Amino acid sequence: MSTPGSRRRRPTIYDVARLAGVSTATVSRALNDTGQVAEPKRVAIDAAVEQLGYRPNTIARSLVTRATQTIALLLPDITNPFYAELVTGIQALTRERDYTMLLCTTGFDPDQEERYLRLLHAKHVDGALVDGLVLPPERIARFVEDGFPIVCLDRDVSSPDVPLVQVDNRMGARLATEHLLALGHRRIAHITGAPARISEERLLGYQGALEAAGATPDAALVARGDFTETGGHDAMAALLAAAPDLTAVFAANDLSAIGAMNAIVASGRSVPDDVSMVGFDDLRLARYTAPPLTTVRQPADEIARHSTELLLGMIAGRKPRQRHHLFVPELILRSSTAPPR
Amino acid sequence: MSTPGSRRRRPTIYDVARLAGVSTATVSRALNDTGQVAEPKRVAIDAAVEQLGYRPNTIARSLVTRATQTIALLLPDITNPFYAELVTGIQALTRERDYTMLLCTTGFDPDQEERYLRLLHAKHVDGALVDGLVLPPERIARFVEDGFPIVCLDRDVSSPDVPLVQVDNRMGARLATEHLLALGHRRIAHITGAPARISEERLLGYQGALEAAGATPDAALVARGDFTETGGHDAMAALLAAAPDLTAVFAANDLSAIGAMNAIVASGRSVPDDVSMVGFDDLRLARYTAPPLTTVRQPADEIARHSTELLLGMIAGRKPRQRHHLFVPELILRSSTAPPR
DNA sequence: GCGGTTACTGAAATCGCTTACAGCCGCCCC
DNA sequence: GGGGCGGCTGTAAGCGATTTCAGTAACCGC
Repeated sequence: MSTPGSRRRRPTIYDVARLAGVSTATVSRALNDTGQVAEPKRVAIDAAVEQLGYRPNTIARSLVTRATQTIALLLPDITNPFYAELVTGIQALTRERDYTMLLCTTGFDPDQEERYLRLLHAKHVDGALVDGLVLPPERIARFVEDGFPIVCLDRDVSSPDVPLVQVDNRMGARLATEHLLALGHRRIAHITGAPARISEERLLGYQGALEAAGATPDAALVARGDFTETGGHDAMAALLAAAPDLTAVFAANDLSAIGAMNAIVASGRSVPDDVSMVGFDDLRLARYTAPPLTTVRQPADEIARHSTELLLGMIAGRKPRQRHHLFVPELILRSSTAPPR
Repeated sequence: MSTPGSRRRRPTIYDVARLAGVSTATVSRALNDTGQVAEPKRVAIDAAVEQLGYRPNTIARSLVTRATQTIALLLPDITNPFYAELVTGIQALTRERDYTMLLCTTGFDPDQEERYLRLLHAKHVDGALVDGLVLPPERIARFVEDGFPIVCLDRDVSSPDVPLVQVDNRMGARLATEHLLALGHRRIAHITGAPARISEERLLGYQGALEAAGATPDAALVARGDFTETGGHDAMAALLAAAPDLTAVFAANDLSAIGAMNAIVASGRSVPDDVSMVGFDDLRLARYTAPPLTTVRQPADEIARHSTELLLGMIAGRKPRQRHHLFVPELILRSSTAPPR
């Protein structure tokens, strides 16, 4: 059926039409199940398709339908397993719905973000799911006004046409901090994430919990991380130098927590005997660290499905009925936290 | 410039041509820098583009050029940070070259693989990078014969037109096992990966090293994993039950090693005092586990760049000069290995 | 002044589909 | 017998770019 080497012209809908003895319009109708076509012709068409090995050229189709059956996903860093889990969920749903997913990693860089958005628009991608954007809202609005559906994760752009879905980051941070407080800790440090809205929210949650408990905030107890193991490690080393009396730390995500635990052990201390650690995300990995990590769970799968569903709905022309979709975080207790000595 | 709310028709090249007072041919030539166009017209065209906010429709362009400036990446599981690092490298290069990347995760499922390949072909993606394929070679050959460039990672399809790039998996496994042997271990277990060529290679390297050292192979010392922490954990638990006298284990990848270490600790043993562990991949994470993981490094970034470069070359019509591209693995010593007690 | 380049331009065909529109046929119902 | 309708079909006009081809004007060397 295929002639190796000789790169034949791919069969087009005209070839199918000719072979089946009908017009291209009929072939198109038969293949897409739009409009009626008599049974015998349908059979002839199927046979012709089979014989020629015909596959519709989706490019040509997209040119006329103005839809590409493709959505894009913009996220900061695929190397972070949390995002990878998100991708897995999104991909599962897009696959079900016969959509394809374009992945773009932006590294918290607004220029990258804008470049990609522009590109996606030019490529006529049907819509985008964007996570942790740092681009100013007004620059995003431009795309939305042009009729490009966007749903945001982890960052509100406060445009009525851009839904936001995320966990309640502030509540999650509060949960984590309150847990440490309840264990009796008073000198609780925080390792932040990369500069982005999500990091601010978690910092705010941490500070809120401390204030509510009447603990005195101490600038020496918060260090800048960047959501990676290395960032967490370095931040922890700095913290240990600046505030050696700390007894617990809440890291902005699990990866940072892992890096931080490594720094703690390297300093001769132990987790949780000398210092307790709580992370954020509940990566699959968190179960297997030594010690297993107490953390705040985000329902990655639900977030993925919900946001994708929302986007596909918008593409289909449905208006989302609410703009904010907040998932509730859950504290997962494992062995990296204990009362202070 | 933009009229919020009113979803205007997007300007086309005709609008630009009219506004600039030239033909569409000239606009096209000016924009793509193909053919000469007089300076004043060029200026007028640029002005018109600016004024209208014109962006070429890449779909229409692709229809005539038969190129989409898009490549696809098929891989088993994005949740594995090794693949994520690969993606990062590939994305960096494709971005430089003005290509976009479509991500497809296949979960070692041949049906998924074929479905995706078919889809990509229909979408006229320019080529694909496929990692760890399990689909039989002859089914892949069909796509290649149709003129669809493919480069394989971690799995040889032994077609003259499909280059293979990977680390020398067998050598890596040998390195790991020899290291344990050299430390004095004799009861060395192995946790395999998911059923795929790459797992076989690593198993073969492990067995080869044992044989060369005159150690007697023992079926009770190898357990099936699946490249995940959970798989590694479960395999280790089985191993500990079946062969409690083992003193070292070589896991097929870092994630399995992490899961396995967790199981070891859970059984009341310690790493590396009671059992030594070596992984494979050298994830960024491996530096931060407790204890830091001795592992075999694969140069993800080089593999990513090289394979992408190769694919883009093939798309541009260049024949790769060699079919096999083997990278050499490197043993990275950290603290998860020690002589047996 | 003339032939031959060279620089530049536009009309129109084309890529491979979808779809509006019009037409045809057969049937049913008055 | 005629009007109306529903089922099915084909013709042809797009979709928005690129590219071939033919042609004009300016310029150069002799």
